Amino acid sequence: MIAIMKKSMARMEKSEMKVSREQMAENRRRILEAASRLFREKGFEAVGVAEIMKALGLTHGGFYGHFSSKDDLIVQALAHAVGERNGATLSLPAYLEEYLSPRHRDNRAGGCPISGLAADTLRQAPEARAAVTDGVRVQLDWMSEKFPEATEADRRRRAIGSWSAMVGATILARVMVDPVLSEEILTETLAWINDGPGQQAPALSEPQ
Amino acid sequence: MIAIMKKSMARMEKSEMKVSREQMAENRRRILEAASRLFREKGFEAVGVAEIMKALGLTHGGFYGHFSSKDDLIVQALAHAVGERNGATLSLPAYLEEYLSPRHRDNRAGGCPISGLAADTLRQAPEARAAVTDGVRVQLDWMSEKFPEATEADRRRRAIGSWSAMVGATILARVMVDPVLSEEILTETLAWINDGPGQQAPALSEPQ
DNA sequence: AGCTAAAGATGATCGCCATCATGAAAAAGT
DNA sequence: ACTTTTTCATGATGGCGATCATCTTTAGCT
Repeated sequence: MIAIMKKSMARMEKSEMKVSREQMAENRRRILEAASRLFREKGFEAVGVAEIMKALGLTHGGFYGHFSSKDDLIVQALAHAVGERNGATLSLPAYLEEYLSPRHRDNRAGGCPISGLAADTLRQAPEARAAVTDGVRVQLDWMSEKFPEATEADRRRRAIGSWSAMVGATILARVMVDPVLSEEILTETLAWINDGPGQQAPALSEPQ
Repeated sequence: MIAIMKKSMARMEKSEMKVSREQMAENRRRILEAASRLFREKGFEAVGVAEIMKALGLTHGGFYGHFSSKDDLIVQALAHAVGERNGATLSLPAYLEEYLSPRHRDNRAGGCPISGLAADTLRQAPEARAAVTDGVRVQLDWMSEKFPEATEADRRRRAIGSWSAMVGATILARVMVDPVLSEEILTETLAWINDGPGQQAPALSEPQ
């Protein structure tokens, strides 16, 4: 077994790195990408396997060569989307502002998969919920590091309260039919997070 | 048996106004009630018309005598659930504590329809989103009255931030597979809303 | 008491969708 | 070059669910 692998590896080196294997991995990645976007946009139930494949110019038949079921795809797509950690490169203040912006509110397909899919994931398999759980854990750890409070407990509390508010505000702002109320929810939640519930939290300022 | 029924019918002729009409109105109400609970529990898509009717001991056929379509039912059920204003009788501190409790987290079918259905309502008809919008408006007005801040703007900001955090924390706590993290989200969000980071915010205390 | 209309039951219909069976074509391995 | 896999396409299959047509019963009226 190992010998065989070594042989094929050796052969790969000189020949031109198999086309179809890479194509297949690439296709799998593109399925995950398309599925992740479509799920965020329309929800798990409203998106069919055929629609996802069509988004890549493929047909529904090949799907089960990549995933054992739609539920399997849901788990993988969630893990993929959650694992991307899109905001980790920004400073915390910039991240908060971007997250609670109309731009992010209106960008369901490309936005945060947690605010976009957490509620839908409730009724999915435990593996799917586990993917979201991991994402939340990572998110909270990251945010906890960035807040300025002195003690770890205070930072974590602020991270949890702020993150809950970010997720809730995004969901609420998206569902509002009144654009004024929608924007108010975003801007006031941002201010509330930055200033603290009682206006005494250390304000966050953009690092120069 | 029949004779008895007829006699009692005859008696209510003038006053009681048709028994079956009342039955029908009562059945309609029960459909809304059952639908609202089932939707909160499983989501709009996962609940069929037949399942709702079966929950009342009826069959699917009679449904379209009450509602013109499932979408119509969704709108009516949302308006019905949102209109009930379940927490308005509690003090704000008691309401916050109840809302962010494991009890409420685990009571999807009977819990707050906004945290339970807001995300699902995103992809529903504008009338459905309007029902949720109204519910949020009423909720924010109610909470804004109850916070102790001096200015209306400060109270409203705190209401919006807190409500966003309540909705987000409930959704997140429900999806977590790790019960420790789930409870931590609830208790820390509650603490953050009440006390802020350094316990310097005007604390909410239960009125005696 | 008899007539009419409506509520609910029964039983299609129709479309959508996940999943599978099979086949063709091209790549990987010998 | 030949054989074996593997990837994707085509075309079922089967189930589920919304909606509708029809029938039965009974309330509501005269």
